[in-house]
Amino acid sequence: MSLSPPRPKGPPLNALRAFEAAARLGGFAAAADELCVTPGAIAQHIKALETWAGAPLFERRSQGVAITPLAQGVLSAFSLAFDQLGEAVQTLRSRAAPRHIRIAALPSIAQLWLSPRLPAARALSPDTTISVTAMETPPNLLREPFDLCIFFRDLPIQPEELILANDVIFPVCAPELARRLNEPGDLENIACLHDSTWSGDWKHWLETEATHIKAVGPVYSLYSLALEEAKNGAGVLMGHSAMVEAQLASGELVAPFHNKVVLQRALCVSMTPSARENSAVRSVLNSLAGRKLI
Amino acid sequence: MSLSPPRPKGPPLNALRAFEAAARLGGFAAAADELCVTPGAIAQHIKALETWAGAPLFERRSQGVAITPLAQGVLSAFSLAFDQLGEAVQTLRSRAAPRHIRIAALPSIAQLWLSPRLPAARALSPDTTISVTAMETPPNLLREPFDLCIFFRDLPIQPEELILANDVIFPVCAPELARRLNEPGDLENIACLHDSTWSGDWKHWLETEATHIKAVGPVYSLYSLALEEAKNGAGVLMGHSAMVEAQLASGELVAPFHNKVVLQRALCVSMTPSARENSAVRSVLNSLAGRKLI
DNA sequence: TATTAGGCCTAGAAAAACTAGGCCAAGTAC
DNA sequence: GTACTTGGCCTAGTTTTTCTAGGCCTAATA
Repeated sequence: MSLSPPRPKGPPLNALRAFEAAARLGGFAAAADELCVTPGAIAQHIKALETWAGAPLFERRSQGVAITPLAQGVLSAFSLAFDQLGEAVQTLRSRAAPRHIRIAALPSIAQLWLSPRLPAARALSPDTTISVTAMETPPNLLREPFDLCIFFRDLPIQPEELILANDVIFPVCAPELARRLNEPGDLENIACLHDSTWSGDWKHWLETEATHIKAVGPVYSLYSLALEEAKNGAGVLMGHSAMVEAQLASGELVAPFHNKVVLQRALCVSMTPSARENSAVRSVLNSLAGRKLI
Repeated sequence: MSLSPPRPKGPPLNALRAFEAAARLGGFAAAADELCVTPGAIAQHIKALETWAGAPLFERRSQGVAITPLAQGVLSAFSLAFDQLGEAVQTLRSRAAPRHIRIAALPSIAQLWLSPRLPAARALSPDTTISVTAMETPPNLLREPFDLCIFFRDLPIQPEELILANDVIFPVCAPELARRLNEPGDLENIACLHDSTWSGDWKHWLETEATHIKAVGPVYSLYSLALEEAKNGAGVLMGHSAMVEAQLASGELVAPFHNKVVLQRALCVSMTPSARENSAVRSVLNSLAGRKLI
């Protein structure tokens, strides 16, 4: 007969966000990763929400959690709501500070492709601030505060994405090392520098050659580090056209072979709907692309 | 050139909720009221959001705040997002605990109309828990955790509302007092009990009479209190059919005059979409209504 | 048989949110 | 004109929430 309990409260918003992430990604650890907190924090949010609702949302199994039908049934509604909320936040941010453009990019792209192009873009619109954040995986633009995100995408690309450049690979190395390389078979006893993100590059390129040799050599977690090593003559790097163009132009690196392989992948930019309507974003993007993209 | 700042964070969700409420209601005080916090808390949330966005959202004026065009422009997107979030929460709650039904009602309705009907509803489904929360203004069912809300509504009602009873008013009093009342003119020297919520009732009823007398008497902030006084013979109360029927049936109160006025208003129930698909809610509602309502 | 992956729990630390209470300006009532 | 009311601001301090750390457990994998 509980008459007039103070006034029942809704669940904490942060717990809802944690639930949505955990349910969508299928685990607390993944959700923790997305929200930049520890898994324990997610577990506590979920427990709070389960207590509030009075029913379990996940079945705890030893190697992870399994989502209950109840939680599965409401997940899409939550995802939709948070997407809309995120979009509203993005719109607010981009209208409040239209001259502050935030770009998310792969670390190697940020350093090797973006960085050389930024001075020109800044010179074009001096009152615009451009921030660059490096990250391994593309952010969800509906949820995270970026205007542009520049990553490699497998073809075919999504309709909202724009191609900046195709991904073309070919070996590159320091000029003095190149003198010792006349044909791919000469790679046999040379260090072939690998990047951990694109570990299949060498295999892929060699398959287009008549040779059966294998590329062996050190693995780097950062492409820019491998590139630095290549400049120092430490070995031959599999170059991505977008990221070695500056070094080829300056002569720090050369391409010892003619064979260039075009991958089914491209350097792409995607943006939020609110960024698309921001003229500062458009002019920066066109400057980066070197042509009228939008 | 800020390369790789840790990772820009989105704004706090609670600040967004405070902003949405303040923008929608046009003031910090009103938002504070809705969210059950002090205005200072709202002010702090708004300031945090303004700092995050880098632009003012409200123009502070001495007698309140004026919303900026920027904030006005994004308000509807936020309202929509929070409505959807609330709806998802409601769905979760009602599916997680389908046997726990929460009803919001006007205090007088809760005590005088609902309370007498609850035992029968409970007897019908013994495994169902029914909670009742009394409040002055109808809650937004998309945002607050109730399945049913029972309030008086002006006609014409909204399509999602159902009429439980028309609102019919007529004077009522204790039987011994009624012996001294033969015609409305006899009210001249009798205390006419007023309820602060429906202060116009007496005037309205008297206008339908040929008499020109005025009803004077004490004002009560709770209808049930006025009703108690009437039962004790303290005066004549303007009865609302839905709320005095039990007392009329038991003989504690009688209606001294024949004239009954049907107001352009009805006792209505509204429910969330998720409540509508809950069979426990439907059976309780039909039991309360005394007929098959849905 | 180790190791790892993924969760749980608890205690304590850190951060966020809220309240209280004093101040101020502009209407409004007397 | 003078006092009162309304609505917001600010600051300090408290309360609540949120997060982390670190230990424990289980099952799958090497």
